[in-house]
Amino acid sequence: MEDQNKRAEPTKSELEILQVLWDKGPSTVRAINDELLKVKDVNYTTTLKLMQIMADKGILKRDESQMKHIYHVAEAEEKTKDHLLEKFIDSVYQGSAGKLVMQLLGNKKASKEDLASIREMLDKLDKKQSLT
Amino acid sequence: MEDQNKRAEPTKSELEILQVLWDKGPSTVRAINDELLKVKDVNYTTTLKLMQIMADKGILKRDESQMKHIYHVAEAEEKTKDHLLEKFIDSVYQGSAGKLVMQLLGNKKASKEDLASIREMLDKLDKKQSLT
DNA sequence: TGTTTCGTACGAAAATATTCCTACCTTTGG
DNA sequence: CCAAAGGTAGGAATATTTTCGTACGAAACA
Repeated sequence: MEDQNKRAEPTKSELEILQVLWDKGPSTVRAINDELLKVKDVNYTTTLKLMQIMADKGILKRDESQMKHIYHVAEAEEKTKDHLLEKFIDSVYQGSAGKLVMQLLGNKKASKEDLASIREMLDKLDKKQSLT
Repeated sequence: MEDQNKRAEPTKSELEILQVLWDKGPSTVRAINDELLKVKDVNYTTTLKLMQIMADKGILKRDESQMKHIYHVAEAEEKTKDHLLEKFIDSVYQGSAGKLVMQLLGNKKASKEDLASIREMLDKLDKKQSLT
């Protein structure tokens, strides 16, 4: 076990594993590796090692009561993504979330459906705001 | 000079240098390093090396006609950020820009001003849309 | 029961990214 | 002209991340 003080930043490969866990829920190393194999070429022990490291960092927890250990994420998906997003905004948009959205809307990354749901969300926020 | 085929992903430290160049425009290594020193402790030759690597990767260009080489970014700031944003969305939000914005609006990252300008932007986009 | 299959643990190799030492050249100022 | 200051180049030491070989125990099954 390691330093639990400062938040553990997942690396690129670790993030790939997180994605699978977010999608599939608690899983064995085998299950995760099978998923990864659909997209990339990766050795089983590589995935095992990574997940052990992640458990060590505190990013994952695991149930060792059975031989096939079951891993699950240590914190909520939203919370982790929120943190990643914040770091990204800091490093690319100098901390301005607005700048990011401007960039996004300025290009063709956002679909028509995206735009609609964003507007909906804005309305919802405004309504909540006006109640206070 | 190196492989110009695949786009060169800036690393974390490289991004810090890009930020300064975006902010200050074409600069010498000395100028960049002075800026970086305001935020972190870094040796001049470290910055020099990084910028040489970046030039090698094609991220930066430089004018060597003078002894003090002047470096500038090779592609537009928007374009680079757009690319970084796309990669980020792919790796964290499975390619869905909408999900990202939802997450952003769902938390307190976006200021009231941000919200206002986002709505403005949406309106502008809608207007453009209706013209077609 | 023996052997094959599947699992974890551990260490180390390989690939990247970061940092800085050293050498050597040019400019500047006394 | 000489020394000090400031530049670039290049290689090497570090740190970090990614990958996998090997060992060894447990389970499955012929």
